Amino acid sequence: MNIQPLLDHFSNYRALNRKEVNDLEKRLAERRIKRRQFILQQGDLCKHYTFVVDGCFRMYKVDDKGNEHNLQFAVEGGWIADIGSFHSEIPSELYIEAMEQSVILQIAKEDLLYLYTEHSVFDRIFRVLVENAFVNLQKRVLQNISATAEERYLDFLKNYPKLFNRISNVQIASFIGVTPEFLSKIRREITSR
Amino acid sequence: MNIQPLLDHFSNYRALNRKEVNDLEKRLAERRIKRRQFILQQGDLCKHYTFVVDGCFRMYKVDDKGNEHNLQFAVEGGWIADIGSFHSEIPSELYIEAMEQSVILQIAKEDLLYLYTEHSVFDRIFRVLVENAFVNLQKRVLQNISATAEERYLDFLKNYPKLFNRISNVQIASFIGVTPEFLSKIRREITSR
DNA sequence: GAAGATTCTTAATTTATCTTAAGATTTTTT
DNA sequence: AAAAAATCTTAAGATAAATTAAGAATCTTC
Repeated sequence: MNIQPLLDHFSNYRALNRKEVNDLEKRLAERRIKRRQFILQQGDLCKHYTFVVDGCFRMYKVDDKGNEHNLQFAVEGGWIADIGSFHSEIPSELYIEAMEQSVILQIAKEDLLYLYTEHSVFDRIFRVLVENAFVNLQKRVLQNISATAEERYLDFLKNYPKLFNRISNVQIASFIGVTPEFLSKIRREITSR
Repeated sequence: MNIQPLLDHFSNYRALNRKEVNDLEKRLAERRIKRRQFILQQGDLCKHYTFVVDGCFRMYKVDDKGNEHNLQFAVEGGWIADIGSFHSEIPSELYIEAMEQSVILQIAKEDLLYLYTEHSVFDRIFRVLVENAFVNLQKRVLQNISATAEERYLDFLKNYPKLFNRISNVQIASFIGVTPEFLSKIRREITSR
């Protein structure tokens, strides 16, 4: 099990000492996930925080009509979890699906709570991580209530340079909140000028 | 200065001991804010986290066309700040305006950082606070990309029972991302069935 | 209590986006 | 390499939402 990518990630926020690294490593599980495999499905409890070492995931909801709506993507170096289900222990309404063959490191709830309590550095690191994620999500909300579909698409390309040529336009459309057909139209209009 | 509302708020997450309360109190400032007064304007640095003891605020952005878009409301018992500007020390693009005469408790960045470092309980409390805010914001994003304007309006009424009969429909329209005229049409249709 | 400002409603017109369906292209699986 | 599945494009018609404008209702201020 190679936890170096996660240690590198943490070191952007706060370096860990030997004991913290050791306690962390004992509580991590490495998994290899195939394309189209789920690590969370509607009705499940979300029991882990997942760090993506390699690969790509999407978290989405299926509405009453059966349409999928992408709430979040995660690529190497990112986290993915249904935090609400994780903490409240209520069944998730979300799916988390691998979009590529992936390698992840997972930490279970009781283990994370242990780390929080034993080493306050983890409270610190995760506070900052969630703050950053929150700020990014606020920008997305502002976009959603103020920008046109075309602006949201162009912004997606700018904000997700690792992703836009790696996933289908269907997935992008679902993320920015338009139909694939309309995204196709937007792309044609952008190209033709 | 009455900090009891803030202590009550914190006690939902973790009770503070005497030293923590004392250190906290020394670093809080109470302010009385008049209706329509700003505690943050575009171009300012956001230098404080603001806890609302009494009253009501909105945080919004003004787009290129001069239209306002409400990103967040905060009433008594809630927090409001431009966290991105606060941490990165970059000028804010947002305004925070009192919608009623209000009383707030503010804590400056250096004081909050001191508390984080001196008492890890504050890292813990704010981690949980931001996690909860993050989960709520995710729900809003899902709504924005999947629900109709009418559904978003009905959901607003459900989620903000303290607010909907206290602020104008213009503000609600700006929050859910429609024009006031269209919200008026939605309301008429809801009433007429 | 009157004047001014803000907010709400209504309706007509225009624009943005969705729906459906079909065919073309690309990717994945066999 | 062929077959199957997924993706992308196009277009027409339907629906959702924005815009504009005018008047009514409500709230604020003097």
